[in-house]
Amino acid sequence: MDLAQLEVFLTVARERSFSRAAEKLFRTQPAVSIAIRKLEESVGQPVFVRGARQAKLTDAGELLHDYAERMLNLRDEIRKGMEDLRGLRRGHVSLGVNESSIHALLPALARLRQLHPDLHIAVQRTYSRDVPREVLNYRLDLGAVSFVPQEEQLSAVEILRDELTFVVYPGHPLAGRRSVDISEVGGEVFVAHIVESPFRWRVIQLFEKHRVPLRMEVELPTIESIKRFVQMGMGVAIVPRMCVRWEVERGLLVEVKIQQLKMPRHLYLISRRDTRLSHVALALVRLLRSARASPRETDSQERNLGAPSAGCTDP
Amino acid sequence: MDLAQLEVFLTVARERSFSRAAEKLFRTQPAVSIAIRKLEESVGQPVFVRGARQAKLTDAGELLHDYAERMLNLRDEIRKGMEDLRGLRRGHVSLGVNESSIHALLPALARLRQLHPDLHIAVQRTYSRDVPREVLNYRLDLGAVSFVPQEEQLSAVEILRDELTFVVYPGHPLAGRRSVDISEVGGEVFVAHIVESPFRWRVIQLFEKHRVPLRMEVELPTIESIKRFVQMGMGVAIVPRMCVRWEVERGLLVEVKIQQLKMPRHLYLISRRDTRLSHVALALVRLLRSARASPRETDSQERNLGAPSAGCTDP
DNA sequence: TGATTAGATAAGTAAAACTTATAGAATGCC
DNA sequence: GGCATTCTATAAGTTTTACTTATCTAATCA
Repeated sequence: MDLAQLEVFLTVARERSFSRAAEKLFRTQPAVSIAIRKLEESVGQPVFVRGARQAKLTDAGELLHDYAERMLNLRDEIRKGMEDLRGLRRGHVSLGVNESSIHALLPALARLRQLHPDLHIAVQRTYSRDVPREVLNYRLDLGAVSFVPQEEQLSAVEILRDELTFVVYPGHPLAGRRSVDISEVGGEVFVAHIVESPFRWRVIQLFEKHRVPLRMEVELPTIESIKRFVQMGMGVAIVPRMCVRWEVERGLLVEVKIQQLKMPRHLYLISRRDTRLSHVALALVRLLRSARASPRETDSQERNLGAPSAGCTDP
Repeated sequence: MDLAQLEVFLTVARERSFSRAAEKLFRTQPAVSIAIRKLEESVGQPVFVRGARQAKLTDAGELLHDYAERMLNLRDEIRKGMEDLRGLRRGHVSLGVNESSIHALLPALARLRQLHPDLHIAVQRTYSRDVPREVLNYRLDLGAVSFVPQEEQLSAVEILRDELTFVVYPGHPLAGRRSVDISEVGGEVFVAHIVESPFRWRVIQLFEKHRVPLRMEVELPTIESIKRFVQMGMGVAIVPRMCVRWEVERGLLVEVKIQQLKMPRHLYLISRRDTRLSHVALALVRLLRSARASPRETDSQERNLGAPSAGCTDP
């Protein structure tokens, strides 16, 4: 039994004639006769009564008819489903990000949903260090992290250029300055992230290199709480710029350039090399990379998404 | 896309390897590779990611996987269904009979259900003259009538030998006699069936031939009512024997032989010549014909079925 | 009865599916 | 790091299958 035979079968059943079915199928009549004979051999009994005037279904034929229609409908559904996948009208992508990066990805995610409302997008909050493992384990299609993972089964593409920046509260003595020397912040109380991270380490090294004291007297668990603490005038902080952009634009925090602080902290999108990305994942990658190319648009959309303090919690 | 390809596809998906799938399928590895390639061509996109260690489904592959399983399940259901048809565990038959014949068929119908409880049996009460048309119109698979229809597209086989018989009420003067001459019933009031039928006509001719008056002063619409009227002592009647057997056995009516009355009224099973009978119909025909061969068994079963007066209403 | 129509059968051809043999890429082992 | 191993792809040849044309048989219809 195969689908071609079933198609011939249904045509004969509809036309009630082998010859007419042959015409409809653009075949010759013997081709139809043989196809039906094979089908009958495979089901073990005749499916048509070859009458002189017309062919009629036997009871086995009636049974087969129902099933044949269902099977061919399934085939059509497959075709439709594949079309949907290609046309991004169906599909799924899972993305792991840490909280400080969610914010930066929201515009692209929103755009993806705008363009293709039927897609299923699952964004999962994951600690940065766990993202590569989750992607390798096939639990995530994609991951966004601020480092290039060592695992060589993973590929990484840069999707966002960011850097660490120095922020103070609006009433701070340095708030009016556009740029300061690193030595000028030696007396400040730094509100730091309690989580171990390469960036924290590099900041410490930078201050040591310039022999400037770094008073990390407050350590908080989320970037959100660090920002609040700084806003309350309890200290200053060095944080990813994308995490404070909203506050800076509204004057809730003031960004001051430290001349010696040049610490890029880019965002990379990682995925398995061995697994072809799904259509949806590919579309998301394209959007993220194009968003990187046009940061202005990203900004404007980002503002439209409300809740500016979402994310920015852990590295 | 065809079912063989889907089978290969599912095996590869299960084994996560082309080579292992080839083993399971008793094919060579290139055969599997090519089958999958054809399948991918037909769905328009890859269904597997050929990893170095194992093959994994793409998103299109995941979609296809669901459908492939459903399609192959349908194929298995077809096979099962065909087996059921052959084994009479599934099927349907429709049978048209007039009310006076239902009774005679009940034993065979009961036996069919005993042997094959899953079959669907639809017995339809139909006027005798309409039965051939209904069978020709494919509204009935089989019909039971007391004549051989003229339509040459119909075939008829005898399933029951019966004859007309003369009955009186127990207190009737002739009730004690086993056999009488036709001239002796000339004075009786006959309760007749009001429906025109060949048998009624032949009875009238019989009496005319022997120059015996036939006083048909009461005409009733059903054999059931005729029997009651005779029981009430309001007259005598000539009816099919099978319609009064139950009453005669219990002494509610008395059968008296009229020496000149030899009027066989057999029951025939009719069906279309051009349509192969379904498995169920064939089984029923076999049962009915074998019941005819062993009337004793038919009798005993018939008694077990209760409701003796069911049927026996119109010719 | 002859013409017509429907399906089966036979023979030949084109296409497909499968085989063996071989090549190329990636992994794992020493 | 190189070599053996494993996995899939490709090529070439063979068998099998499906289709075509041509012919035959049975049944209907005028």
